[in-house]
Amino acid sequence: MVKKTGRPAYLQIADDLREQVRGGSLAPGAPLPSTAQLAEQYDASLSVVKMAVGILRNEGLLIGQQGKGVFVRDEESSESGQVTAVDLVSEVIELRTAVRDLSQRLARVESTLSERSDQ
Amino acid sequence: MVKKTGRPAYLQIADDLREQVRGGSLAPGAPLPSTAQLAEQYDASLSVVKMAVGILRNEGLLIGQQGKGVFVRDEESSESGQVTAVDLVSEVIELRTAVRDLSQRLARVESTLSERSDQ
DNA sequence: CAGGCCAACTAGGTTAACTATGTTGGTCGC
DNA sequence: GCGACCAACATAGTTAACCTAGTTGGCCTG
Repeated sequence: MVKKTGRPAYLQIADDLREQVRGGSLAPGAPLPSTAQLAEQYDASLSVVKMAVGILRNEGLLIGQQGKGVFVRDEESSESGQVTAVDLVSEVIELRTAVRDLSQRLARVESTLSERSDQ
Repeated sequence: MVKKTGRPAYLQIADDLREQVRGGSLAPGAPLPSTAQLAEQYDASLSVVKMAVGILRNEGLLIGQQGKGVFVRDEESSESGQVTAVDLVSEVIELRTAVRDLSQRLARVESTLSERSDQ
């Protein structure tokens, strides 16, 4: 693999994996080959594979579970590939709510902890 | 820099830079300090700074020009008419990371609580 | 002075090695 | 059989080193 186009290898691999996910070749929830296996498949070093996976992980397309493997994200919201502004706005609203909720829970639990610790 | 939260350094730096851009501390078109200078500022290695910049470059927030420097994306340089795509994406990413961070802290603290309760 | 050359910067890509941490499966002792 | 332990494998993060390539400015030569 890794054609001799100017495109860096880690982007080529990321593109290829993204294509496989979008094309259904890698089904949602399915595990990817291990980093070492991917490195051998693409005839690339471990580092570039890790970078490629890191990008897709950052994009939310893949989910890495330490000690187990890397899996295609299971949700169905990733189908279009093109994210619309409406999707983003709604996600922002959802996330803001989630942040507020988590902050409140955290504050409550942490205060409980400090009370116990103070005694 | 690089607080001792569980959050990896390259994400902390990426968050910080993203915040500076969104907050206007780094104006559009303005150059970032060089990789070496950033590494010194954050007391981090060159590698993590490069990773952080790479993420923001991938997000479209920063534009790297080989031999010159890294610049905050200029509104006019990607005139698609819609101002907000990158802004929304950055905010979504910020919020997502915030949610993840809060969830981890919450889980850790709650497990501590339950341990104490069990005994 | 003009032009070219070169050294010193810059970002970007690649690789290798090391650590940390989580999961899993097998083996060994009881 | 069961539990503890351990080795092998997994992702994840960090660091260091090396290479490419573009830019800039100064110096030196003609």
